[in-house]
Amino acid sequence: MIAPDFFARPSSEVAADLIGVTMLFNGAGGAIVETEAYHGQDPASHSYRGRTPRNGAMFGPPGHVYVYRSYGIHWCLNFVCLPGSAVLIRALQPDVDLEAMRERRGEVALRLLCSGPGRLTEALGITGAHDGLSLFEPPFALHPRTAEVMLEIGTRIGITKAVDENLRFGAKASPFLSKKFPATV
DNA sequence: CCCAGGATTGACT
DNA sequence: GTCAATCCTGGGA
Repeated sequence: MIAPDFFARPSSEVAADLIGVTMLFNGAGGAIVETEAYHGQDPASHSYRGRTPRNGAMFGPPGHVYVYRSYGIHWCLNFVCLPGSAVLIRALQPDVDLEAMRERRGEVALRLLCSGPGRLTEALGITGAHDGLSLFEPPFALHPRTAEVMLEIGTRIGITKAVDENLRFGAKASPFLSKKFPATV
C-alpha cells in the first residue's frame, strides 16, 4: 500500500518513486510513466512566490492534488508533497477502462490517449473541480508498482525558468511518454 | 486596474 | 517546423 507519508518527502524523490505506480480516477487510468518535480525554491514553480488563491492546494496536506488550468484550455494534475512542492503527472500508460477514456478523448491513437499532462486529465475527466481532493479517497485510487522500473531523468518541458534542473522522470523507453528523453551521449 | 505570459495541444505549412 | 486557441492569474503600477 502507498500511505500518505509517501508524499511527505521532497518532490524530486516522490516524482522518481511514482514512476510505475498506478493511478485511477473513477476506475480509469493506468501506470504513471512520466512526472516532473516542482518546489518552493524553484522559479519555475507556481509556489515560488508563496501561497496565492490558485496554488493553495500546494501548501495543503501531502497526498492531495493540485489541479490548475494551463493556457486557458487544459487542466494539469499534481500530487502535493511537502508544503509548497508537488509532482506534475505528465503521462500515463493507459491500462484500465480504455472505453471511458476514449469516449472523453475522442478518436486518438492509444499512444496519445494519456500522453501529456493536458491529455491525461481529459482522458480521466479531472478538472479544477477536483483541486484539493485526497489521493487516498475515491474517486482517486493508487496502487504500488508491481515490477521494478528503469528510470530516465532529464530537464523539464515547457518552462522558461530553471530549465537546466534535472527534475523530469520517466519510465525508460515507454511509448507513452509525452516526449522522448534526449539520447544519452 | 491592467495586461503579459503561461508546468499545452492540435492543426497546418 | 510554426502558430493560434483561450482564459485567468498575479505582479506591477
